[in-house]
Amino acid sequence: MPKKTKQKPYHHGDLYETLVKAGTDILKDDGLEKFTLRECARRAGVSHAAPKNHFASVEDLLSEIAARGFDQFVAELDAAADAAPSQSPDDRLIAMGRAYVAFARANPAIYLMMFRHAQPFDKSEHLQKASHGAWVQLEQAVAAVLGPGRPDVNTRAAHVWALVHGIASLIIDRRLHPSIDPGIVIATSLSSLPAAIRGLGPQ
Amino acid sequence: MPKKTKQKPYHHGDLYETLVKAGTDILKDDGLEKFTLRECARRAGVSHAAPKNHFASVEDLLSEIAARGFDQFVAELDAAADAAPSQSPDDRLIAMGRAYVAFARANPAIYLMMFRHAQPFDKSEHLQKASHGAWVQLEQAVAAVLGPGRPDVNTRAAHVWALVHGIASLIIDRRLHPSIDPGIVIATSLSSLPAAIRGLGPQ
DNA sequence: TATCAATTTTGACACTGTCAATTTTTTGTG
DNA sequence: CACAAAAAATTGACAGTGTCAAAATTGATA
Repeated sequence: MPKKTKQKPYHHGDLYETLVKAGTDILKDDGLEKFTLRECARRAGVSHAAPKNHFASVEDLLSEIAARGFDQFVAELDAAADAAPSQSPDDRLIAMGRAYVAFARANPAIYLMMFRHAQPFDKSEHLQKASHGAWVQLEQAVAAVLGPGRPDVNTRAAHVWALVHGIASLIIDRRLHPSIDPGIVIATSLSSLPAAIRGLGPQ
Repeated sequence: MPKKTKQKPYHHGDLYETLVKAGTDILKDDGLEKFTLRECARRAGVSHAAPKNHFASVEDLLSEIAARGFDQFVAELDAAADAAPSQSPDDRLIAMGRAYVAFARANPAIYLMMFRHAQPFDKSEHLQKASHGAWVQLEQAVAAVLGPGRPDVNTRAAHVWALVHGIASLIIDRRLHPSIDPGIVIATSLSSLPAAIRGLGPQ
């Protein structure tokens, strides 16, 4: 019986994947401030310069982690929309908004990489495609809420994005006063969103 | 005639103020990634360890810069509200929202320090007071829009904050597709805001 | 003037990302 | 199988960072 389903082509085996996993673990467990290329190498059991063969720079590793974050993010939002009780466009959008903030709260450091880190997006094709997929997903949900014949889908989608991005950012950066319940802010802000982007009344 | 209105009590004179100014200049001219305690010292013309006497750590200097950012921020939002044409609560709030995003776009690195940087807020009293003042300013503007007898002012204020914070963040982090005009997103999103937080119709 | 405290400098330490040179291992081919 | 070529990993170095301790310098004060 083979020891591993994945063959070990070279010395370490899957150093690329191991580094991605190590970096993801650091971000999840200790946050961005503890993220270090040398620490990733340490956890992978290789020398400090070994990552150079797989990632030209620390930003490249972070880009790959962010790209995978987007893949998971899109899947979770899709699942949340499909799990919405009423399946109306409004409720699907609200469910996605809830899932958006939930993802950010569950993975704050990775969310930071995905949506706020200053990085050259042109470099990683994976990151470019994955983030574009998230935008398309949002635009479709917003288009469904607005109905046909609306030329301002992208502007309204940006509005929706800004609101959930703002809520998520304030929460994970601990900027809201402790007396404010994040859950209530999320619920009330999201409930007013479909009407707000339609430019009509609440119901 | 005295050479300086401000007396020079010790060797350098006003190293505290000089460091704050140097740090602010770096943030404005080159961004956070170029901000370094040693570079601040260099610009102030002192040795690399001299700042230690005035700021226990690099975070302390950043906190003071953020606090002064809040002071200017509050003043600009007040001025914008007072300069609004109609002076209705709705228009005052919208004017403040516009000024909020404008401040972030004009001072992205300082905005980052004020609203997103992970720092121990308990340390600097100046920062604590200044940021609290900004929150009070927002709550009052939102209370005026909601009218009397609304117990949910703080939740709605958080809603407003999240929207403008989200817009500002997406813009300064260059997350919006180039085809989207930030000005239109700002205008349309803000115009729907008063009605959205009232939970009533648009007008 | 002499002492003392505040301020600054100097030098060091551990840490980081990145690079060049070297060594080790795997692959491919004659 | 042998052996060259390529890939991967190690070693060692460099410049840079924040922070700290010890020493030196300067202003105030008595």
